[in-house]
Amino acid sequence: MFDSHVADDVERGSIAKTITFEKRQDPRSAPDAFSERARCATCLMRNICVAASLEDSDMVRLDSVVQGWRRVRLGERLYRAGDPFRSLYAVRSGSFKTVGTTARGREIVSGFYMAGDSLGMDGVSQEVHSCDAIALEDSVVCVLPFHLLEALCREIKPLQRQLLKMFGAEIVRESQQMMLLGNMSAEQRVAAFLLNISARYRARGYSSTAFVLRMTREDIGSFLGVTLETVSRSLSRFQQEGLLTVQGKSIELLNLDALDAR
Amino acid sequence: MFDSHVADDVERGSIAKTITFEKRQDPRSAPDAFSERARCATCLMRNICVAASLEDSDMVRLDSVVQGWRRVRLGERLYRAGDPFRSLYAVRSGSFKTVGTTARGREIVSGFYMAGDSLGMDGVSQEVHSCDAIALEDSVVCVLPFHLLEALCREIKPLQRQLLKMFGAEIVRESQQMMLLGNMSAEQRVAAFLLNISARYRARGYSSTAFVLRMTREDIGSFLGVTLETVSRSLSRFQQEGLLTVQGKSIELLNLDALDAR
DNA sequence: CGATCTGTTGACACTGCTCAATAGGAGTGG
DNA sequence: CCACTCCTATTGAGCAGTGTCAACAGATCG
Repeated sequence: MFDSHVADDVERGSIAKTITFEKRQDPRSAPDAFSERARCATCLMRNICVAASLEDSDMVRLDSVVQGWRRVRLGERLYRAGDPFRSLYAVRSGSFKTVGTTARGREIVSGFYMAGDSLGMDGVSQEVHSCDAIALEDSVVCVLPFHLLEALCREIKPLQRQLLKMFGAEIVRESQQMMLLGNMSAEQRVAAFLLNISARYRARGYSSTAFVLRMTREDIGSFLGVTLETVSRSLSRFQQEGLLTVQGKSIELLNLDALDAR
Repeated sequence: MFDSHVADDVERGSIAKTITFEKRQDPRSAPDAFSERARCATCLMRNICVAASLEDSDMVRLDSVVQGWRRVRLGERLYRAGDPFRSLYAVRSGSFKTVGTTARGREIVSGFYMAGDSLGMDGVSQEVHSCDAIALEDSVVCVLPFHLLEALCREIKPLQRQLLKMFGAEIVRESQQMMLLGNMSAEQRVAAFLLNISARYRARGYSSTAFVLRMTREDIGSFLGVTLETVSRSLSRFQQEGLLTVQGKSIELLNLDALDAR
């Protein structure tokens, strides 16, 4: 939106000239040269990330695949639809939305991703990304060049299994979202969305009842297949009924069971 | 529905006792003992299946992973939600629908699969299938035990790539379906559905303008997130406008561009 | 401090769902 | 082979949940 087409991956740092050039072009979004190397073993998200279920020795080998981190600031894109696919990304901190574009040019939010989630799988089949990934706050991702990850998967069986499980989990997640979009009322969708976010925060050790929504009502509406007004109204109604309190982007869930019963 | 819980995979044929037992229980759905072995090299679907882009020598090795075929008759289930995940399946002939169940017990069609498509990826992440796969006509699938496929992927790089691409394609397919469900009118959904089927027939060398829909209006409606009446009405309206002719399950598309313009 | 973006709330219209009646087709059994 | 039944598809009428349009209030940011 406000940044032109910029450096897309840390791994291109191997070509020093390119990096320097792109840093001059737009310093804000050029890859930061983090002095530290990735260390999965000490990462808070290691249990839900690519590294999950790896032994220590294998985790060190995965470190060598993670070529570095990339900082993406609020509103910036990690990648765009049409960009050549080179890497998967693991969200270290912050959060993202993915935005697809319909044949008629309408933009639609297809997913939300928080720390520990993986991004970029949309690019594997066509070797080109099929959506934009936009940071919802200042964020940092690990960059995993796909050809290196593939190579390591041929050597480390648990890593191969974990990678396929990640893909499989994305498939299941999306088919559940399809069931939501196809069959639930607007209110049910909003309730299900809140419970989904809640569960994901819990899995990460954060409060599952009080959190801040990083995305706008319009993003939520787009994701849920309803208008932003309907999202707003649903939240207001839930508040009136004492199921939660809303204050802008801050949510506190007061009655998870009642939300679930919607 | 009408068959009890039965033998789920041909590979279990290695345990002769089990097979015999289950054949007695329900002969209709027990795995048939095909005398021929799978031969990807001569399969009509080899270009769009798991075998795509493999060299001849590698295809022979894939044959050894394909432990056999399984016949699934109209209405029978290839697998059920909750079944342990052991194999992926490649549709050799016929077609399937996958049906998920919501928390409230409502059944929803999450996909349609025809010859050359792969089934079962929903089971990878949890090692348990998350939906039912039901034959829409008498069908035959190749059974690919997942652990063997994984092992071969560690040896054959193009096969590894192809497997990941298949997973990636499923992810892209589903996110496109999400965009359809979230943002198109009922009529647009039906039009998009017909064009999707049309394109898939074309890719397989069949007529892209005249075909038979194997599924019911209710299946289509469930998949598209509308009622069966709405599907029926949309088809009637398209017919009135000369975009196609319908006669029960037989469809002839007369104006693809106009359908697309919906 | 104004400008812009985001969120809330109201009024109204319309798409698509529900309920219902009818007809066509496929399969089954006599 | 026909009659019967059940399943599937079509079509109509009325209603309700959501989208659309609009006005306004807060929040954020330079």
